[in-house]
Amino acid sequence: MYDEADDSGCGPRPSGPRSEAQPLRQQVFEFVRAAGQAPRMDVARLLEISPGSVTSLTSDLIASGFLEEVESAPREAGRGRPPVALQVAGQAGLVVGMKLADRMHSAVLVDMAGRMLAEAEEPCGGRRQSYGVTVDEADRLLTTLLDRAGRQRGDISAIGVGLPGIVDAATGIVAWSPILTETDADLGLCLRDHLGVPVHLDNDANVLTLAELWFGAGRGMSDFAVVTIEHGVGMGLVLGGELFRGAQGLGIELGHTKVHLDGALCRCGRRGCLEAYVADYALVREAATALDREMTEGASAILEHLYAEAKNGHGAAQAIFRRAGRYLALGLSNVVQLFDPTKILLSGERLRYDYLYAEEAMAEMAQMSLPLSRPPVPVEIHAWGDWVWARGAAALALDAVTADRLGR
Amino acid sequence: MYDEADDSGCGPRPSGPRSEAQPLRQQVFEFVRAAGQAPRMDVARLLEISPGSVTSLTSDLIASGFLEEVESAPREAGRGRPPVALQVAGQAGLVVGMKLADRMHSAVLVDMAGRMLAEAEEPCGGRRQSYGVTVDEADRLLTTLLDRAGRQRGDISAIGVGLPGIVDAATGIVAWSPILTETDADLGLCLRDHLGVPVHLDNDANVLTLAELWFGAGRGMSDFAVVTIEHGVGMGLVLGGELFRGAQGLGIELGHTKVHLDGALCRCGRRGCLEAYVADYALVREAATALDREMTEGASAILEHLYAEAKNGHGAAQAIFRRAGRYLALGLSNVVQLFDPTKILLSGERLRYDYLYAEEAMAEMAQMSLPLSRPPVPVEIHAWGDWVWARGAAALALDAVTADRLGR
DNA sequence: GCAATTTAATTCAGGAGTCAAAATAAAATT
DNA sequence: AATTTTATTTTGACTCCTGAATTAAATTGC
Repeated sequence: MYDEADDSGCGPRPSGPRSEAQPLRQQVFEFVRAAGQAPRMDVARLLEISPGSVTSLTSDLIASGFLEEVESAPREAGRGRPPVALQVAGQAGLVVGMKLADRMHSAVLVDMAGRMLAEAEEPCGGRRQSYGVTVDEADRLLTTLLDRAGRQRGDISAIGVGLPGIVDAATGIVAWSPILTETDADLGLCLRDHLGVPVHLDNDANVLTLAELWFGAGRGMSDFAVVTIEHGVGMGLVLGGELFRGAQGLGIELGHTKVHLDGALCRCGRRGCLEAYVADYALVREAATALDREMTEGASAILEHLYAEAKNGHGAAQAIFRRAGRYLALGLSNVVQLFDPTKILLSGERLRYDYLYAEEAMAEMAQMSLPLSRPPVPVEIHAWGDWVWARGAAALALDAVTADRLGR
Repeated sequence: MYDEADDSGCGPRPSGPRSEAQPLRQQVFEFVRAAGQAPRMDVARLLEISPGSVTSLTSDLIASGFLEEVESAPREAGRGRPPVALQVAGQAGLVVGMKLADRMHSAVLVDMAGRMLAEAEEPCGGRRQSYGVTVDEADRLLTTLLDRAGRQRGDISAIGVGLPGIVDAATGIVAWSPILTETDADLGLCLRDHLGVPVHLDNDANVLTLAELWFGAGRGMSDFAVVTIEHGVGMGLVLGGELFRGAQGLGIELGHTKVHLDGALCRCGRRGCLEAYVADYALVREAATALDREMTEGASAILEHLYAEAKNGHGAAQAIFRRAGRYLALGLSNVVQLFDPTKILLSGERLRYDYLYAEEAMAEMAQMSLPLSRPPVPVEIHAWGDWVWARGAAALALDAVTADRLGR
């Protein structure tokens, strides 16, 4: 039985009835994938199409190997002919999701049903490097991953890749990235040529947003924003169940919206960016003053220190976090004023420094937004496990593969 | 002949081929309306549908009175059977567009082809008032308008209304408006009951944006932002040829995005809103200091003074405008970072104070945005005639009427 | 144990919408 | 007048989907 509360399956879960003009074939497939398992009658009911259509579409999908009937359905109760559930046939294809970052690349192998089959990591320089080097690292990573799962490159239908920077998902061109020395690198083409598999690139925040939409707290929601605080401040937005990539395809750079005229210096070289008040390096910058000593350690060690001191009641350390939290609140309230999402997810792998989203900061955010008759936009903190980003990248690839095979 | 450069017709002009899943009937109608006049073959070519379909669809549309063939086609040159152009049959219906504001309401009468048939104005209090009063004023305005055109209320298919404030276009509820004393007023329902005609409400910035999309500089563009500086700072956004109203339907409040933590006081009661640095009242507030004298005149007179002084080289007056311009640049750069539009239109009825969008301010805007390989987003200044807002409201009504009569 | 009931799934005869290609129409050229 | 060119209409077919009737497989009641 299809169950709203159930969290099996993956992919965006349709909230209303049938949406738009996609072939019904694809809609049925995506519905079943989203549900995890669903009998034909549920498909018909919730997609608001006739049972007859479902029969013909599913038999087609079963014949071409995309769906399969679930064997054991030891039914609990109820009269009538028992429904036989359908599910995505995992063996219909495999995709890889990859996250490229500054210290560690990671990747997951995923089947068509969204199940993770293997993971792998590959450490890297920690410094900007030429994209040729990055491509080689991605190549090694893929080899490790496939070896672990006992698969060949030929088994892979597509690879989704997420990386920080300004990425044009449509063309695969990386206009700028903090991990690459080049600008306007055609990383998509280069990866495809090197790996011998179709590659889909996107900004890491978008990939994280897809992870929320497909596997996380965003399932079943059609309009929400995802904000992530790691090295920088990233943002992704889902509108009408789909990732919004900006009118021209270059992402939503919340981190570089200005929150202060002639403000603090950002690593992008401009002044007053939100990032320059909220990101880790902004905190580290002030830590030297607050802790009143030489800073010889690495950035993350300094932050740990600062955080511990703040917890201990160190006034200056607390002040640093508190101001950052207020600026985060300001940034989030701007998101609310402009996009009016139903929810904001603060998401990421290691959202620690909870000073940033302390009660008071969130209250301030609500206070900064225009009052409406409805309750203020809920902000939810969602810290994930290790493989989020890579899984989101896999979702990117899954989406492309199903659209390619089932789409118009 | 259909001609891209021609600016007859109205309505969004499709840029690419056929877009989505709207009935072709409606698409053909909207194409012809957008083109002003177009022969069947052009419809087929540009919508990428078969000539046969165009014949059957247009004959249907002609039979039901939506389209008509153009009589005189004194052709220039060319062989073959001469094309016979189609156009929207103006008499297929009438709509009214209405702008409600604080000093003066205005309205236009428009036929289905988008041609203006009459205008009317109605002065009003200049102060916040109960929505019952506003409804009465709208009623008088409608009467005047119809009298002038010699029409009955029954001739009107729909009324589009634009007003400042936070308006839910889907429900017609006005959450808050600077011209109303009430909050959460169901103005849509009330107007409909009073006027006896279907009413479609929207925020005034959205209505202006529709005016640009249907009749102005936005025709043929599918992704652009409109920013308007009047009493406050408003914004509208077109994505994929359609007005974007925010995920939950409550507009894009650029004027109340925060550009300074604990900044200047805004009329909304919060601090640091963009409006509090750029809108007229923000300038008036500083004028007293700059001009060094008692301010007993009205706001617009003060501004005139200030502007004249600035033009004369008065340092403090110039400084006021210059700072406002820089904040405007900041706000626009945030719009670019978040939405990545192809163009920004600075639009409105009386965009004077050109200090605000001086060369240097626009250069600063470009400089504040992340550098991309493509040229910076162009900003275009577009000051309109008197009836813009009302025409935009008429477009809102036209859209609703055609969707209702031709849609699924 | 056997009908009656209930729910699931399939079959099949259309219907709406669209297209491709052939036919027709109306002009300019030869 | 025949030919060419371009615009429009006609026609038959095809795709996708629906809705009603039918078949399938279980439970319930007697």
